[in-house]
Amino acid sequence: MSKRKREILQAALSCFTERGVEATTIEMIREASGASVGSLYHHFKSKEQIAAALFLEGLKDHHSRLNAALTLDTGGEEGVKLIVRVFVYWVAENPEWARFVFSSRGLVKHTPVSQELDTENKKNFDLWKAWFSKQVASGEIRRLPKEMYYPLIIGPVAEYARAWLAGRSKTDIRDYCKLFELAAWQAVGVNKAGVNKVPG
Amino acid sequence: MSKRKREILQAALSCFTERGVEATTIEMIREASGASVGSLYHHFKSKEQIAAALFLEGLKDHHSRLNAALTLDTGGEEGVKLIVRVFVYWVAENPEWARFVFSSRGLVKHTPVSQELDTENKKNFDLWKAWFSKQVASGEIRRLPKEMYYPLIIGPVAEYARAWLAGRSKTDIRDYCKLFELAAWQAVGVNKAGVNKVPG
DNA sequence: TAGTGTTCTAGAATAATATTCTGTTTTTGA
DNA sequence: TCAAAAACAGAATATTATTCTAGAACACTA
Repeated sequence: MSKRKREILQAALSCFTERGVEATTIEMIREASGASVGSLYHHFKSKEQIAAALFLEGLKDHHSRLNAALTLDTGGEEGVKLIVRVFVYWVAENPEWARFVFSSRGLVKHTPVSQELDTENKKNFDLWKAWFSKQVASGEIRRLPKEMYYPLIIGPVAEYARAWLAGRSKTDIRDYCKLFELAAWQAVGVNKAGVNKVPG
Repeated sequence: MSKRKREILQAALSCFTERGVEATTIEMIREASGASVGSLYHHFKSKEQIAAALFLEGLKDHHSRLNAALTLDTGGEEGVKLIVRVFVYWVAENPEWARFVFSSRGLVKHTPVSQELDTENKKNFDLWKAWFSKQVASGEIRRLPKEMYYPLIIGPVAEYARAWLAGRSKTDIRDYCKLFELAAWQAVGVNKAGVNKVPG
């Protein structure tokens, strides 16, 4: 990807974060990126498409990290906790991307990028399905509808992430990492005595 | 609220649901509502403010139902499960509102309505705090940081709701209601032997 | 019930913004 | 070194949001 194209994306991300997509104008992106209008439209078909491209790039980065965790071939418990940990640190270290990815899915819906998003999601979902099938087979994770694993594991931490990124919650998300790991494991893991004891 | 004003809000909600906020024009809302441009701007300061008003109205309805559940003065377990159930049915019965409320928080951020949103959130959060304090005191719910109860209880079901409302997950959210209730209770309830057994 | 102020409605006029167009410069690859 | 392609620039245009001016409906009071 050309340097200019990357500058435009970065500038757009800043603007979108600061003022929201609707309220940022092409002129603002132009100024922040140092590009010209012509250049902007050379690289992107529209403002909407800039947003879509940003979303997709952020999502792919996010997914690639989560998937890296899955391919580490740890056991079920460590795997689930690792997924949560990776999520937490991705959010903490990429707050702008995270904010955008969590709040802008809708922007892609009616865009040419939409199909690429579907592909990306499908690819990702297949990986998850495979991993969880394996863990269920080895008796480490409860058998649940496939589409439930993601909500059960990521739901709580994602909900907190939204609140934290928006400034509604103050405590650093990393401070609660262990709590979220435990909650995730309790939600999908096969239970043994004492597992649910609160730590500390 | 005047009839016309309500028509405008309803029309806007349809348009926003169908095409997204960014892509719907004032002209579309005007046509769908039967109002004139002047009338539109008489009732609302801008398109952004229509979206903000919609968001706030949806959120208030949502909150009022959740809060009604809290004031029923059930025990901890039934209370938590009721919260989840109320959430599930609100989503299923008001899909357009739900879609909008879950995906458009950002739109309000830079708007005059913002302060009213803060008030609404604070009021709500105070109710939650009080309820959970009581349950913790009576030994039914685990002592956790106050800001964790919402994510732990609502996180999974909210994550699934997003996927379902967007068409990414097919199974009716109500079919999983019991699972989400159980997960929520496991996440915050004080545990006893056998609690974690999978039902069925 | 006529009068008077207020809210609501309407659509034309204007302003802001997104997008396209035309031509120039820079880079790439043979 | 040349030709083609890609990138760039900014003016021109088109689309869309917002404001303005004036009239209609309404609500209240003398």
